[in-house]
Amino acid sequence: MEQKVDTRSRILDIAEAAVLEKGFEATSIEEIVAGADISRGGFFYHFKDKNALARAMLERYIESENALYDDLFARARELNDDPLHCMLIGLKLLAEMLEEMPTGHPGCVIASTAYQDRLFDEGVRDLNRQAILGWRKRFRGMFEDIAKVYEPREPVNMDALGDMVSGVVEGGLVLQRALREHNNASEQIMLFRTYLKLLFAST
Amino acid sequence: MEQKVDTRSRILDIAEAAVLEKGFEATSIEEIVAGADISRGGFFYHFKDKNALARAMLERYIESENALYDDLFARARELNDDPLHCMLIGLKLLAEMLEEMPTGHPGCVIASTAYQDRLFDEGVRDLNRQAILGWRKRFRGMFEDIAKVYEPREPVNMDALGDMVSGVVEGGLVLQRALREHNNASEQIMLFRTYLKLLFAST
DNA sequence: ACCCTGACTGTACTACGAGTCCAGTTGACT
DNA sequence: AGTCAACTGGACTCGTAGTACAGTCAGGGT
Repeated sequence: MEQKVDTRSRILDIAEAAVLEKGFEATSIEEIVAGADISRGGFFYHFKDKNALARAMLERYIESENALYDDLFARARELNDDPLHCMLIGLKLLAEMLEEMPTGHPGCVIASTAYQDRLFDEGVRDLNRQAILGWRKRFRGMFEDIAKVYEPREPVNMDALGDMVSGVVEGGLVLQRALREHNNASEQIMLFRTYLKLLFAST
Repeated sequence: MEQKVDTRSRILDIAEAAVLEKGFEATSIEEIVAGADISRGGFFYHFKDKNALARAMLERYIESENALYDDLFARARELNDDPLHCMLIGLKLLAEMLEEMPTGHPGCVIASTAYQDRLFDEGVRDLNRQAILGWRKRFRGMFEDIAKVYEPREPVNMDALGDMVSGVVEGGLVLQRALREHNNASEQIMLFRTYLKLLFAST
């Protein structure tokens, strides 16, 4: 069998899908091993316990999310050199991407872990923290570049504004999940985009 | 003993504190009964199962949250009749309230349940949905009143703008929880307030 | 050809929490 | 004295996490 190529990744794929659908605690090892077609022993060979699984999932998720942001804003940059317009285009692309996801979206693992954090060890919690701090830094940098060109019409805390990107996405996903609607997150992003247009308006 | 006054409320108090601290699934009935100083049998006398507990908790939480909003914006109204300024004052009060909560804040139960929703039955999920829809209606109404007086400088979807209040609060609480900082939610609200100032600016 | 190792399988076991059942107690009210 | 609500306490089933360990099996190095 050539599907053995990477059992570990297969476990992570299945676990991620299940966790995003119903939460970490509600996902049993039993169903993961059934889905991955391996034995319980096989699972514990790869992951010491459920915490190790959570850590691996988070690492993978954060990495892919960062790669996605890199790609998104790189594409935006190609379309327009101006930092403000680059940001506005990037957010539009992000909103479109969220909308195109038919199943709603892999509701952010970050929020999911944040609200069940007692289940996890310090390593997992710290990963979570570092990811958000990374996004803060990324977006704060972009906003500072914008502010060099366009004077903000109201004073804003740049760290908080950076956090607002993550916050709006997370919040939108919570709404989407709870309401069972499908485009709340993208609508929230577009609203935030309007905010930036007003805040850094040149006139 | 006169503490027997209401065992049911005592259970709810203890459960709510525990659930907000570490999540629903991570809170065992064992620790709830230990905290409330009753027997396991006593717990199941009041609540058919954990789902019934969740529903009761959500009902109580939503009711108190609505009362809080009522009170907050009523006070704001007393200070200023203008719908925009009333909203701005209300948000400031909300931000201050969130900041004053020493333990961080009862991180919104809504998000918590949204991300573990497979643990709950349809009744619980629907309660959650109705609560958010209620807030959407409340804030949309307020924004429509504002728009009657102040023409928005950019076109916005009023439902989405209404949702943004809930979204920004939820998102801020997620950040706060994950980062272990204490004022992200209030900062996010203040940033949203600046948004409204720009959006409905009279000049 | 031989051995070793990594990637498992399979089984058996402990521990714990949810939920069920039920028999019995206790205090208040009638 | 009898009734009822609000419990207590214990015994039981079931599902899941996690441990332990013995055995299988395919490939790669020697």
